Amino acid sequence: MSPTTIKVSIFDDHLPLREALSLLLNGTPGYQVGGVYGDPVNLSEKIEANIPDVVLMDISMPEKSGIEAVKELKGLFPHIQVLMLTVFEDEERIFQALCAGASGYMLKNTPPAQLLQAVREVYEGGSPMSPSIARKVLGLLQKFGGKPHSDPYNLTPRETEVLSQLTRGLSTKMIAAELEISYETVRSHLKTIYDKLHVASMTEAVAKALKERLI
Amino acid sequence: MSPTTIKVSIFDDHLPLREALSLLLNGTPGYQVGGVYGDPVNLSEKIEANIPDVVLMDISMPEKSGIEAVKELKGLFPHIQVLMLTVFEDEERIFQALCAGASGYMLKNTPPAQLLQAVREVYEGGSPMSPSIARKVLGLLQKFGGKPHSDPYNLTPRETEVLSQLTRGLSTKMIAAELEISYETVRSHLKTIYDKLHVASMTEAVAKALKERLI
DNA sequence: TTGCGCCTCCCCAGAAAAGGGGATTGAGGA
DNA sequence: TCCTCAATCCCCTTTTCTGGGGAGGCGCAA
Repeated sequence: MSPTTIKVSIFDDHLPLREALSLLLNGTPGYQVGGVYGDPVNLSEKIEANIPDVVLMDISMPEKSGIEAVKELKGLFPHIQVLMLTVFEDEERIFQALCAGASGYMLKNTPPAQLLQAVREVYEGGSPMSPSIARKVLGLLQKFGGKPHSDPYNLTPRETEVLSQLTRGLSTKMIAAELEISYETVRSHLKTIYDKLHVASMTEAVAKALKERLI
Repeated sequence: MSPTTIKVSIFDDHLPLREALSLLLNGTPGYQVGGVYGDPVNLSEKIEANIPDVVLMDISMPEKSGIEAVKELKGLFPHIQVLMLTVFEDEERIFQALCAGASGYMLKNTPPAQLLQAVREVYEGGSPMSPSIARKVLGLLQKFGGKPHSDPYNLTPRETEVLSQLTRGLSTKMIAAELEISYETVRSHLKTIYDKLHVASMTEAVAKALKERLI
């Protein structure tokens, strides 16, 4: 296949880097530099003046952070793919940047060839990330999806089960039917659950259980 | 640098693929095949008999799913890196596999060279993913960290507010006090909330709201 | 003007949940 | 053996929710 030419705009406050990237992209078949900017002020005008396929975005820039810029950009031009290109590799910023709508995250020490590859990948719908970034993203994912908090309230197996039915939205009566025990037994379990969780109603128990991932 | 030789074990129920992978790995300098297995039964024994650096793990296998296997494996040998190698690309399985402890996720249609590269990357602490997988992982991350689901139920501002107090575990009376409106007004809002969410109780409303990130 | 949606408040009857008891099994440990 | 604890079930009273109504005010748009 003959690859389409990808038009890339650059936002970075570091002039030498901007120039190096421009040279690299313009010097490589299949890539073409659109706009090159030192900050994301008046972002919409800059983008509209020269609409790119892919934006390379730094995080630390004067006036406005790259993360804010991504949010704005994706709000206005959802089809433009954003590839973060920064030195930061702390979970917090990675998370924010990706949630803001970036589709890739590369570190600035990435070799040119891989950077070009990453630009193409993000253009083609992939999500290139530097290896260490990818590992951190997995870490974040595991943190969110991670296992239920291991019982900081000493719930018995049965109580846990009742609580879990509660979080499905079932009423006392329905839980009784579901677990094939009597209504009064469910009530009994509920009482001790309330004690242990320090709550006083189904609503509160469900809220606490879901917020603290007890189930 | 001269790359270390990486010892790779393979779990996949598809014989031709096992053989192809073995040939590929053993035929490439820097890679060496450890154990090759058709299923993860007696996993600990298999691993102990021949401890690998990296495990290639299929998901659909007889007897036991690859996801279960990863969980067990990472529990027993946390230092062994697992690279999923499967045909599945649904969010659910990707999520489960990665949460189970896999450090990479490649599709089976990946070209050999990239597969080798992925094995090395996972061995070196990266988290290689096929482009489409990476994009889905980002989607998952955004879903978790992302903003509240933008009102698929057409809740009015006031209703949203009531719902949000509900998810804090407050009772009708408490919400009335909190919002400084009458008890009956809160009830009124609750009724329309129930209608819109298709639920019939506070418990259910809280469960739905928290699970679908409506607040 | 006439609707319409949103927010506000009210009443009533029946259902469900909460709070307070108490009681019986069976398993497992002291 | 005795004791504890999880799990099961029961009763009674009070409080809270639910479901069915209705109704007035306000802002906005047709």
